[in-house]
Amino acid sequence: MAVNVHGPKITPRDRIRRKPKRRMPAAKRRELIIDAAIDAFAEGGYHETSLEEVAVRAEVSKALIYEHFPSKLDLFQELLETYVEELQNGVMAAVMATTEGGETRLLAGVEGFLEFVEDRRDAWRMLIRHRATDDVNDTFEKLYGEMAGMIGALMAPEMPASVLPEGASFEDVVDAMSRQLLGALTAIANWWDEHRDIPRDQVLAMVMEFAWVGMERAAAGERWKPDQVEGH
Amino acid sequence: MAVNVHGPKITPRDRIRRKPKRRMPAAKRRELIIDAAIDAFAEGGYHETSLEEVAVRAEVSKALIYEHFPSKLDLFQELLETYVEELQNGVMAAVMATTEGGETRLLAGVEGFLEFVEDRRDAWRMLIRHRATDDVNDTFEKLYGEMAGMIGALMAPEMPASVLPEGASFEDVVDAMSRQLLGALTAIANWWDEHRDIPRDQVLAMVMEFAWVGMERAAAGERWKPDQVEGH
DNA sequence: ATCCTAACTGACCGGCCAGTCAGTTAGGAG
DNA sequence: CTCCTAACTGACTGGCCGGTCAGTTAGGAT
Repeated sequence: MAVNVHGPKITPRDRIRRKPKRRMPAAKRRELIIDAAIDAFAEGGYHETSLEEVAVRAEVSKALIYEHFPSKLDLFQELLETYVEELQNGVMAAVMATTEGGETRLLAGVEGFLEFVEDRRDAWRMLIRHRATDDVNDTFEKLYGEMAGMIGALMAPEMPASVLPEGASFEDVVDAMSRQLLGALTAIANWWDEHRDIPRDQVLAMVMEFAWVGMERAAAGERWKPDQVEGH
Repeated sequence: MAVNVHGPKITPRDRIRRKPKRRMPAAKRRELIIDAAIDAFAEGGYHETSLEEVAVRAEVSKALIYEHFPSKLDLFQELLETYVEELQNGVMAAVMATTEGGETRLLAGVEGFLEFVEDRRDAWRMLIRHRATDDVNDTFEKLYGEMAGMIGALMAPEMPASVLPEGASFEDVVDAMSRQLLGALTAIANWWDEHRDIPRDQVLAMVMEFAWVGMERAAAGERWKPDQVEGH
């Protein structure tokens, strides 16, 4: 702002001394930009975060970003896809590591999910804070759909036909149930994000109490017993 | 566009005939603008919907909107607050109409919630599709907080201290549980919005099955019995 | 030493959109 | 009929931001 406006002159030498901007191989710079972008988007969301903002955080000119990414949307999508994949892989791995039947595997999946939320809080924020943003929305809808699908696939074999309310298809019921679980999961993850002091096991216990035990039995004083779980 | 550019002249008379724009008392016009705004925002969200878009839908010039509302944000907030209030009142009324104890009242609340979603689909979309929009976010956070508070207040007395996992406060548990319920509720409401053919009772049954019965018992084939509820 | 490429930048453009303003006109009061 | 106000509009502005471009320079290869 008030720099070099009739103040003591700044010679080219000074500028050079002032800007020891080190050049970097493209790959490294790319990483730095990505890191800055995750930060920025996690904090403000896609639309509310300008590329200039990302550029400043990366300590780089906006134009340079375009050397690495064709557009703002592409940059964002790349981040998204990276983390969506990571989340899915994490959950999948947790599920697959369990040799037991459906319910226990589902539980393992929930744990995997919570682990991601715990380890990648920035990514988690970037992922959920910005559902419903036109261009980007498709990616989210896809993520939600796939997650719900995974959950549903795990639930379906456990679900006896007797659960069927007349008039609804089996698929609908499975779908609705898995979305509810996903919704509850998302909600508690967001809540957890504001209560970081609470350990993961505790959160897991709350999920189990809510979703597994059910409110009716919970009200009756029954609890989920962590020791019924293997693998951890 | 291609009007009156060397084509057959349009006399002032024609313009008048073409635009039988009837003037209206301010209050009536205001209503129309509000209706148009709900439509527009429900479809596209706050940021993605321009005031011009709203103006077009209301068949009115953008400038006129400023005669009724000081800013775009104010217009949106007014809608929000109106519907937030309506939703809260609806749920509250349903809860209060039940003379019985906690669990049944909570159930009534869920029904009230679903009723709002069913009757005011536009409003519902406007409400949930646009969490996480900087300026507007506060209002949502408030809504969520208040809803969770209501649910929590209903749940708390039903919740035996024995449910407490060691290390977490009672408030935390109630809070986490109510947020999960709210999350599940939101999720199924969104799902329902894409499956309108399914009757409300059915959706209610699914919520009860998930949240009340719990997955463990559901997997064992137990079902929630609608007849255990009074008041419809 | 010099050159050549790839890293990097500042300055600019054009489109979009909230918000403004200088008016025009409908239609009721007198 | 004639005013006068409130309803209403088109045309404009200024700021923001994604995207571009014409360069500048670091630093490795020869």
